[in-house]
Parts: sequence; structure tokens; C-alpha cells
Amino acid sequence: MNFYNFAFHNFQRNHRHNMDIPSKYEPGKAESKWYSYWMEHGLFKSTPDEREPYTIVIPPPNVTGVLHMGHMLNNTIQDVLVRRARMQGKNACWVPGTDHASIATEAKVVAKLKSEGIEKLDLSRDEFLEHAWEWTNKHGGIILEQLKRLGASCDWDRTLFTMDEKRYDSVIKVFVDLYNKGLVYRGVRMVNWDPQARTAVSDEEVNYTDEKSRLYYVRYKIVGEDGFVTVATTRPETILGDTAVCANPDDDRYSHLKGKRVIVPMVEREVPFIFDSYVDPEFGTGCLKITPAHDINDYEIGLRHNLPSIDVFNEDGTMSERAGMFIGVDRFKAKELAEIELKKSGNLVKVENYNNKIGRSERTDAVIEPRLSVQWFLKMKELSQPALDAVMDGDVHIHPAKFKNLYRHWMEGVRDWCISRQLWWGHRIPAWYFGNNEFVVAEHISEALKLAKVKSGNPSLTESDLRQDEDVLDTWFSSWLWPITSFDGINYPDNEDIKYYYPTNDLVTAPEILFFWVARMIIAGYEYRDAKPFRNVYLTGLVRDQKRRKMSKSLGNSPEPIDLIEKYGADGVRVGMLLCSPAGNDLLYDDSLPEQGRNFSNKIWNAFRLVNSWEVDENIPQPDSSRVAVKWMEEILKRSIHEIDLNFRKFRISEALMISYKLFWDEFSAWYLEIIKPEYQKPVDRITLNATKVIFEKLLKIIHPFMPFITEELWQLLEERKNGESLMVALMPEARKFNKELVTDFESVKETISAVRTVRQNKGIPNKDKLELLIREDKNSYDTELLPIIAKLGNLSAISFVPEKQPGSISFMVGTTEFFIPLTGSIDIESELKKLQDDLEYNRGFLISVMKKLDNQRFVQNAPTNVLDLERKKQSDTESKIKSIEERIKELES
RNA sequence: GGGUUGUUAGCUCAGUUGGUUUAGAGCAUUACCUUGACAGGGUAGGGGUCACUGGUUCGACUCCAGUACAACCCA
Repeated sequence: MNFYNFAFHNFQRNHRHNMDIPSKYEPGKAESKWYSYWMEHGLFKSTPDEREPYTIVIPPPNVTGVLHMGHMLNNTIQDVLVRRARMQGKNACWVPGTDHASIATEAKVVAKLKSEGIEKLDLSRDEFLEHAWEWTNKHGGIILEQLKRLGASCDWDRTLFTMDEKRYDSVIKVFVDLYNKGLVYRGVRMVNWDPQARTAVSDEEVNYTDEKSRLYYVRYKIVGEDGFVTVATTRPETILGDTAVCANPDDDRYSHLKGKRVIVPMVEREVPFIFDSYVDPEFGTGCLKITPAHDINDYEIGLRHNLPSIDVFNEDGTMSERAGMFIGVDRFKAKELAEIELKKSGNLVKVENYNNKIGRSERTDAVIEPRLSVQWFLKMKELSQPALDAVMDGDVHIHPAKFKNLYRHWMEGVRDWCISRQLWWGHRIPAWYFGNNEFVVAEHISEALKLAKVKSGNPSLTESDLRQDEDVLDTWFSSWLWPITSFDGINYPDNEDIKYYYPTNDLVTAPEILFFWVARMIIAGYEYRDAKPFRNVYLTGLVRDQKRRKMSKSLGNSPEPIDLIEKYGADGVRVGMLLCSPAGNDLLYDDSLPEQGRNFSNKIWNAFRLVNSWEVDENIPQPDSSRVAVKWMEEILKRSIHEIDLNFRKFRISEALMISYKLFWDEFSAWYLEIIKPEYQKPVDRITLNATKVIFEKLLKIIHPFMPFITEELWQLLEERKNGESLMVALMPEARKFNKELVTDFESVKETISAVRTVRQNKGIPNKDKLELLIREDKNSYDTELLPIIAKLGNLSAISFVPEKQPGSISFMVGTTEFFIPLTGSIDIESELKKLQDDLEYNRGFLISVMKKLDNQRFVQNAPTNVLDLERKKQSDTESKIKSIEERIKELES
């Protein structure tokens, strides 16, 4: 019989004797037990009803991916939000799914085929897609299964894929619609070309790093003169595509070349010498070669000066026929050959080492080649206006707000979106070509044929005369519709789900995809639903290691999430991720984080063991100390609930967790339980035990969204529950007004007890020896209700009130009240005096800082009365403190 | 080079329109405790001239300007 079943059944028979429960919480079994319990009873499911909806759509992880630390953080936060909303009585719906990640997946499938000796180019499109689907079906579920281990309360019946039938159709519909609105166009653009994947990638998918390279100084002959001009370039192989040489118009060194022409080495082509202010006279020789087909700046200069473009590369990065030399040679090899060739002709002046920024494809790590190519584009300016306004006007809130500026900056300078990719895995562009490079755009080939007949004026066209575009759409072109397509809102804009769940509530994602995903979802939301896709965007940080390096597979600096869950428990890992990740800040991962979470689990577990171990004696009355402690604990609970609510509203989730953590550990375990704890092996009274169980249950509810498993386990043990009941769907306690005075008074009680403990520690008095405490105060002006607590935790034999100082006693102050502990043993006058002197010095210093303000006439005149009153109170309090310290010193010295 | 955001204890971070006992938390650290819920624990401590320099103000961690450094984004 495993322990958990044992504990469960045993508990129902007898609540009291559980000291054979292990002293350490063992999460493994509880986690699988409760996750399947929740699933069996359909507690994650959501269907529209009369309740208020609370909706989150998951940022779809890459279908071929496995869970990494970023997912853990991101999905823990989503689960906390969803679980909390559910416990607030909302109809909570968290929609899970995955994204087809065209470049990454295709790259993986190509690599897998290659390892089996199959080349992609030897396969037909359909054959390749069959392999890709096989791969997807095999690996696609892994990451979602891993999320279950984390405790994710997704409605799994709604699981989606960006390329399932409904989502596929939606994407095609939207493309056709945007084309018909005149927003989609074909254009020649300089794109970031990945020669390995043979596709264009977006600016966002290019990583620039400093790399060692070389700067080649090459001379170009001036036509009709004997002289040369020297140009510095990092890319001698592109000389073959040069169509001009350029200098800054203000650079006197080259002004004599106005109107001249120069000869491009190797190909011996005559090109103009031009002037453009883009050129930096300080860089290299101040003279730049212009290759419009292979550099974005050159391309723009080319446009300004009407230069031709010569594309010297093939799709795979080898030299093209237009290069005229090195045809079919790889670009890196061509660079070496060009160097040799230039040297041979005497045109290579010198070569220097040089560091420059090289762009690499995020997917394949291949060096990006700027390349002119025909692509499909989406016009963004007009479409994005409502999305810009939405964030600026606060219709959509971004947390933390500091990202608002960044968002505006990007949206105001938004550029057209290149939406085509030269791949097979994805949504195939629904454009059909016929005749002389004419095309039509339609959802299906049958409609395309109709359109083509009209457009060509040729009624005898057949489907076999049409060729569909070979390219697919950018993956983001499907995920930008995610909040809508999650509820099939493109195909059926009036269905029940979309009407109920849209707009969704919160989106949790990383700042790095603020533009190419979040912004575009907002754009699509306004275009297709005329409404925002979500109310709040919560941006998490990146998970980094202790050296601030991003965690990644290639660096090998990332722990395996499932191993962590097994080591620290899912609850422990969740707490670890949350504790240290305020919104928008990076999380510096360290094993001490989940360790702290695990320790917290253990603390909760042991607090339960303690309460559960107590026998009840129905006949004993409730001690005063317990009565007051219950009263105080209830107030502290109310205050904490209020603070937690406040922090959740501001998306300060780590702060909300910290309040819950301290509430349980400090207030409940360290203070409350210590007060009500009966003496060893003595029974507890009924009233206190019942009140404690009510408090415990509230605490479990508060902690449940953060730590779902252990809280469910203990909630089920706390009382007998019916099958199907769950803490998951219990109602969260609500914030109420709390008794501020009691909470404040209790803080003084804590201070007093701490002071007594310090005296014990300093004097080496064992905890079991009783002490006597004297308070120099009028009994009638002191709140005596809390005294039993001081007596119990201070282990005091008596507390009494005295009118005057007590020579020969140890003394301390709490606030302005003096306390004395008579001690029969000797008092260490030296150390006592030292402490008093330090204390005196501090208070005098403080008084000076207060008096500086009060002596300043302008302060007294200008400061508001409440500030002034406060300063005067500081003054009188400090003066009275100083006076009594001085008296005490005099006393000891005599 | 341009832009954005930062810089508070050894580390990670709070500090809510300038005033709440001369700055707070968690972790880490130090000393002591330790058969009685929990050593993955308890008790009590130590630790910061709030990056720097000016300015505004009766008053600046907080507002303004500049400097240094860092991160991110764009070229």
C-alpha cells in the first residue's frame, strides 16, 4: 500500500494520529494522482454559460520543440492566472495548442531525411509533406504532455494546431481577403536570404554578432586616366556585381572624379563614379563600391542613382551565371578565389583584420545573404493604426508599461510584412499562375479557374493550366490570428464560442516577440473582429543562467525541466520560477530557486502534520492566548487577501506570491501556530482546533494557484470530501475590511517577545526557565488583551505594571514603553553600557535630523500639517527615549 | 551611429503622483539552539554615503540636466 492511499484512508478513520506520516513531502505520487483526478472529473473543461468568462490562449509552442525553462515560466504564470480566475467563480478557459514552425520543422525534417540518405529535392512536395506530417504526429504531443507535469489546467479537449483543418482554412481565407482588399501585393525587395534553408527570413529572425573578418583594399582603374581609386570592402566576391563606386559629396579627396567612370576589376566592367552622403569619409578609404543586389544600403543608393542590379548568387549561395566568374562555386570559396584573382592582377592593395557584424539565421545559423527577390508582402501602415491607438489609449494594457514606448516606436515606423517563405511545410499561398506570369488569388482552385478565365479572356482554360505558387506563408501569418482561430472565429464569425470567449483576457508571452506576434495579433483583432484580442499583455523576462547568458540547447546551460520537477516537485519548481521573476525582468536561474519552492512545500506539509496530530479534549476551555491569536490571524488573513488582490490587479505576481509565502511561513507557522500549540502531548480545545482548520483551508485556497498539487492533497486530508470535490473549484476568500489597530498592536507584541528572546540569548538563559516581565506603564492605559500571548511565547511566570524604574534589572524599550526583567544573576555592566551608548548615539543622530527640519522656518511654513505633526511626534518620542536611556546609563554607572 | 530601458545590501528585486522614526523583502551569510511539526528547521544578528556630478525644492532613492556603465531594439 503506498503511503498516500494509506494516509488518505487512515485519516478518514482517525484524524489524530498521523505522526507516522513522513516528515518530508514527497510530491511525485500526489502530482500524478491529483492531475488525473482533475482530468477525470472534467475540472479543466469550459463551455459557454451565464458566468463571466476568463480566457487565455496559450502562446503556441513549436510543435517539434520540447519544454524548456522559458515555457516553464510562461506557462506557470498562465496557470496561476487561470486557476485564480476559476476560484473566483469565473468560467475559466485556457486553450492549448502548438504552432507548425515552418522553418524549424522543415529544417528538422530535411535533416532527418538526409540522415536516411534522402534529399528533399528528390521528393515531390506531397511526399515531403507526408514525412513532415509523420514527424509532427510523432513529436507534436510531447511538449503538451510535459505541460501536464507542470500542472497546467488547460482545456485539453480544445487542443489546436496552426495547420489543422480549421486553422488552415482560416489562414487561407484571410490571405484571400487581404488580397482582395488590396493589402497583399507581390514585390521585389531586398530580403534576408537564408541560403541553407533557401528561404527569406524576417528581420526579427536574424541575429547579428560581432565576428572576425577581413577588410580588403581593392583598386579600381579610372577610365581615361592613369590613376586608380582604392575601395575597402569585406566582400570581394561581390565585386562581380558592382555597378558603381561612390564617395561622399563633401569629401575633397574625390571631388576631381566627378563625372568620371571606373573599371570594376576581374569583370572589367565600366561603371560610373557617383556621390552620395551615405558614405562615411572616415571609414576605409572613404570610397565605397556599390553592389545594389547584395547590400541593403547599396540597394537604396542604387535606387537613388538609377543603377542596375546584378545578382551574382544562386538560391543556395553559390555564384550564378550573371557573376561571370566562379560560376557554381560557394560564396565563401568564391571570396578566397577573388582574393587570389585580385592579387594576381595587382589590384589588391592590402588586407586588414576587421571585426564586423554578421547576420545569421536564427533557424539554421547560416550567414544571411541580402538578396533581391520576388516576395509577397502585406501593407501594414493602414492596418496597424487601430492597434497602435488601442495600446496608446489603454484599451489593451501592456505590463510592465515600460514596453509601451517600444511598441509605439515600432508601430509608428512599421514596415510592410514579407509574408512568403520558400518552403513546403506551411500554408501554401493560394495564388495560381497561368499564361505569361499572370496570376489570380482564390481559396480553391475551382474559384481560381473562374477568375483566371475572366482575367485571361480565355474560357477554355482548365485546372491543369493553373500552377499554384510553390511558397508557403510565414508562420506568424497563422499565429497572428490565434485568439480568433482558437474559437473558429474566421470560418464562423458568429459562433457561440467566439462570441463568449473573445476578447480574451490576458496574454502571457516574452518581450522578444512583442512585434512579430503580439502587435500583429492586435492588428488582426481589429481587422477581423473589430475588437482587441486580449485586455492585458503580460511580458515575462527571459530565463538566463547566473552569467546572464540566455539558456539554450547549444550552450548546454539549461537544466532539463522534467528532471527539475522530479527533483523539487512541480509546486517547488513553479514557486521557484515565480519568486524571482517580476514582470519584464529576466530571471537568473539558479537551483536555489526551486529549492526554496521545495522548502516551502515542506513547510506547508509539516504545518499540516502538526495541526493534524493534535487530540481534542471537548472539556477544556479555550485559553485566552489562543482566543486572541485566532482573532488576530483572521485580521492578518483579511489584510493579506487585500494585498494579494491588489498585486494581481497590477500583474505583480511574484509580489503576490511573496505575500502568500510570508503569510504562511511567518504569520501562520512562526507566530500563530506557536501561540496555539498545546504543550507536548497535551490536547487542544475544540474551538481553537476548528478555527485553525478554517484558517488552514483559507490558506490552502490562497496558495492553490501557485502550488496546485500540495494544496489539493492537504485540502483533501483536512476534511472528508466527496468524490469529485476539489480545491481547484472552491471559492477564493474575498477581501474584507480588517482591524488595523489589532494588527498594529500585535506588531508591538512581536517586538516585545523578540526582545525577551534576545535577553535570554544574551544572558544564556534557557528557554525553559521562566522569567518575570515588568512594564513601566499605567495598567489602565495599556491594552492587556494581548498580554497572554507575550506570557506564553516569552515563557513568563508573571507580567506586572510598575510606576518607576527597576534598578538591577535588564531593560529594553518597545516604542516608548520601558520593560524590565529582574535577574538574580549578575548583569554584565560593560556590555550593557556599550549597547546603551550605541542606542543613545543612534537616537541623538536621529533627533538631530528631525530638528534640522523643525528648526527650518521654511519647512514649518511650507510642509503640510500631517508631515509637521509627524515630525513633532518623532521629536517627542525620541526625546523621551533619549531621556530614559540616559537615566539607565547613569544608574548602571553608579 | 540612432533609439529605448535600466543602475538601490554578496545575489535577485520592491520602494505606488517628493515627506510614514536617518532605505525594505527573499535568498545567501554569521552566532547560538536542536530528542516534542519541519536541520529542507528555530532564535537573534551583520550587511546599503540608493552609479556619479550638478540643479529644482523647506525637503530628492523619488523630479530635471549632464557623465559613466549595462542591457535590449533599429541601422
